[in-house]
Amino acid sequence: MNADPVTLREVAEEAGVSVSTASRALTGKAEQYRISKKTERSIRDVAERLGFRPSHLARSLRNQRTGLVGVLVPDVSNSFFSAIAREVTRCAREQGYDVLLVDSQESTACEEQLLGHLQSRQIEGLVLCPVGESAEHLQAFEAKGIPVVMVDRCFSQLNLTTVTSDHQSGTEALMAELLQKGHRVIGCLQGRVGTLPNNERIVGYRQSLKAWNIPFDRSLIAGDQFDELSGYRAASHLLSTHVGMTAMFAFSNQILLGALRAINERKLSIPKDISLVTFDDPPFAEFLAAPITSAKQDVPLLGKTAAELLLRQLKGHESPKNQIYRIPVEILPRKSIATCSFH
Amino acid sequence: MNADPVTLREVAEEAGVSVSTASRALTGKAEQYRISKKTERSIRDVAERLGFRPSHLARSLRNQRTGLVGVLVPDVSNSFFSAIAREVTRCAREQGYDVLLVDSQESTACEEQLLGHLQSRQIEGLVLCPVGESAEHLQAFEAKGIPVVMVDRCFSQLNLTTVTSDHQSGTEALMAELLQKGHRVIGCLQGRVGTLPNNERIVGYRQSLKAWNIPFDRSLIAGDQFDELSGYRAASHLLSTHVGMTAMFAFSNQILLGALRAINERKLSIPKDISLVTFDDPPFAEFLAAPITSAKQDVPLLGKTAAELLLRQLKGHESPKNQIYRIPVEILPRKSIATCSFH
DNA sequence: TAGGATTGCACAATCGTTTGTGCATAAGAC
DNA sequence: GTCTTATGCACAAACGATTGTGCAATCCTA
Repeated sequence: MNADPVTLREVAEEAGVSVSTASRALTGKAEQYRISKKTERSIRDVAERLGFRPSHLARSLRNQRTGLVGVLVPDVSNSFFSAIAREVTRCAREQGYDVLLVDSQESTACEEQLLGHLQSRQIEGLVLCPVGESAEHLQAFEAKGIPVVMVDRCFSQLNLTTVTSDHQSGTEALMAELLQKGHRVIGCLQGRVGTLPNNERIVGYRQSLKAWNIPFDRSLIAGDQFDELSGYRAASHLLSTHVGMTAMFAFSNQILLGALRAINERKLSIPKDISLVTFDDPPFAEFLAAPITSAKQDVPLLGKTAAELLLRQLKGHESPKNQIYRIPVEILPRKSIATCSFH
Repeated sequence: MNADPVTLREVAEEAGVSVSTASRALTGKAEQYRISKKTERSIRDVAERLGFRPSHLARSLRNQRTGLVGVLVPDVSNSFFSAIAREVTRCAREQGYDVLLVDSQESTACEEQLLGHLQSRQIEGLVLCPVGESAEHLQAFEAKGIPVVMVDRCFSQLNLTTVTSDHQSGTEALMAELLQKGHRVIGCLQGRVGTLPNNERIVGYRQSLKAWNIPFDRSLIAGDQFDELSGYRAASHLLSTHVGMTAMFAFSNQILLGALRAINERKLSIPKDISLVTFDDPPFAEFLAAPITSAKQDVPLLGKTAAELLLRQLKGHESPKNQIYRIPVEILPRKSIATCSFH
């Protein structure tokens, strides 16, 4: 029943050889150390028969290689991050790495603590989706010399490889859809303030307005988190304070849900009463009462790119630091934008 | 830059004591081993100053306790499983465990391989959402004496603690909604055949029909996976072959998406042309063109229960084996069922 | 058949911790 | 002042693997 794991020593004893010989036979170093074919065979047989599984622990300790990479995200249950985690996990496994997945629960304090944990588990590399508030603890982590690739909410001032979507042009393209249909008063349901994606989207928003000679109205921006509650509050707020507003722009799929809730509550209809577009393309977007026009991030590609960059670094390829990889965003026009005739 | 991690020995040397003393001072065993307050203080100070982090590896090797639990799911990017993973991770961390999350990609072969991996990483316990096809490899794993809690697609024949929703009564309750509104020809978009949730839902489906004296028509059941593609195909198939069908029952949120796609393609409207209900309550359910009546599984509770059961076993509380915990399902009536007057 | 090269393996150190035990020195008892 | 007890710490053996080196036995060569 509670069979203690078989150790190399037991295999060696059973095969009548020393531990070192057994080790070399089983790790494919028979040739190099001139273990006879016969001995090797016999050792392999015994190992098989006893169900020997080398202890990753001992091996890691000795080799100073854990074969672990960390993936740290603000919320695993958010499909955006879980999709990233999935891709990274897949790529990492292909190269023989296992993944330690942790969740900072959108808390910088928690993030900091977890970084410590990952470090003491001796992860060899990290794919990090930071909470995005502050970067000092990341700076410290980076200094340890563990390869890190940041995804999504990155910090340009950090000397790290980062992968993120092309937020600004995505936003501008989406804004163009609205502006071309005559919308002039567009509410912005933003996410966590100060994060790079949010910053760049705000820049895109303002640029778009500028290009159309529309004055920027700061009070049209609301919200402070990428989650549903923030979206709900922001949308509710804008809907009550800005009667002239004809469209809203949600900065994430969670925010979108909140906005939908707020709109629903007021018995407004999309796009007749209010137009709505969103960054992130949720799988249900096209089945909504009004299929939502959206800017789709290529999330799997974000994950895959990050994983590949990390794995290259792990293989020793000195990848250029401080480089930021931009993944293009695709606009999916649907039916959530009304043609707006005033002005 | 590439600062090698500080070891206990360096701390000890710097503090002018032996490694053993340093170890005891830092692990709170000063009292027990009569280390003077002064020495302890000084060791702690040095450790702090050097930024000492004990190697989890070495510690695990020595203590035969890795502090790792595994979480194995068929697809992390599916919100159902990621929500479970999140809960388990949260609970585990609270008790000082880290989580190794792996994804079997809905493949039994992959699942088997991963179980081996987890084992060689010496996980202390496992929350397992099996693919659900076969159980032999799980049997073997169980025999190692590592506590395992199964979630969702469990096997009743295994001698393991398991947690799953109350599929049958959930189904019956949802069927009642349809039957009461006069539906008699109800298509069933099932998931992976042979899995416990699928089996039990089919049983619920048949029981409901029986209770209303409606003959069971096997050809009204279609589909073979819990994913969107299967849902799409199944729905398309049923819609073309059963013109008299007035309602469909999707067995998962992914299947629902597929069904919606099929219905959309045919320009049918819900519930006028076809009624639709679903197991699992996706967050967008109420914002769909026709808000979907659904049976909501309490996914966080599934995860939490599993985690707690596992953690109890890890603490040595002999929890009753072969016990199955049922989490009740909540019916959320919305607007996707038409009142059906024929028959 | 002696000498050197080659073959085939064992010994022992090592990775960074934890922990049982032993050995000084200091303190207390008489 | 001796004997005992308590105090404060160091030594060394684990945990389970990997790997540099050493040492027999066999082989080849002349």
